[in-house]
Amino acid sequence: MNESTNPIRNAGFRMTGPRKAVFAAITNSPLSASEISQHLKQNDIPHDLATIYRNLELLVRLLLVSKVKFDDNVTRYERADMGHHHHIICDICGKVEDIPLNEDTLLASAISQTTFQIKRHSLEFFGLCKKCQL
Amino acid sequence: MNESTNPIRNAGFRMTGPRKAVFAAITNSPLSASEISQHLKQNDIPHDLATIYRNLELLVRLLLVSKVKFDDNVTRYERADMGHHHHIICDICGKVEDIPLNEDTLLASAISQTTFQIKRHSLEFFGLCKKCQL
DNA sequence: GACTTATTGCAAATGATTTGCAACAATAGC
DNA sequence: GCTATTGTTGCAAATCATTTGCAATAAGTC
Repeated sequence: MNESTNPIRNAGFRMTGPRKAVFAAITNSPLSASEISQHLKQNDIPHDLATIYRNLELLVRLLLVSKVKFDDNVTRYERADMGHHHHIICDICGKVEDIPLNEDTLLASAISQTTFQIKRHSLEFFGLCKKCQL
Repeated sequence: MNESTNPIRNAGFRMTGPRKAVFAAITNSPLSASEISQHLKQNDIPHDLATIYRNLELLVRLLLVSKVKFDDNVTRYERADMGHHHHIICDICGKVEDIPLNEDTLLASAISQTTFQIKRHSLEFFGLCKKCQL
């Protein structure tokens, strides 16, 4: 990855060791900040949780990483270049899979096309209400 | 509400003042524990946050109240007898509205039937993966 | 009305995330 | 390559939502 293709440096931010490590730790599967910390620990990469959080926030701002929220009160992060998609999470082992779904899909058919036994789902829309538009 | 129709007492739990107050504070619109606390404070009802949490947990177990999760890391609670539905939340003022949607609805058409300007949505499925199914 | 034990209030603990600040290190310019 | 500038880090402490321990209290039972 040379300078001209590095989106972090292109945006005017420094390419530091911890920053590189956090970015490299991000995968297709959503990981929490502490999971990323554990991952770095396993690879003997010294680091600090606060730095991980700060870098995740930066990567989100640069649209390189996306935040994902599940049922617990923990923020997870995954690569942002995977296109819009949704997740299916196992209540017992926590396994996460992507689920194929787009705006022209019926929820019912999306649900039936998985090997999971689905118990429930959560769907929230975010945007601006009439009053706050403008 | 007499004894025979009170689901809390029917389930063998005591009907206490704080419990009644928490249950009464639950509305059709999702509220956080601290919002419920503020509400009680405004009505000069002495209370404790821990008690609110404990009672919310009980009400959820009794299926009288449902948990709702939005984008932030705060759990909200709403009446459970409203049937399955979804929410649309204003990014600016936080206004919450229910959104009409069922399994036979196309996401696209649901999105177009609101006065909100929708920026994004979040959809997660929960259940058991193949391995954890028995 | 007295007894049993669920429930409360309060304080302290927990876990995720954020923040202040001085030491440090990545870059730009020389 | 050397130095100055200032973005970043590490560490500790602060915050916020939520949970837990425990003794005091009160709901429901007989």
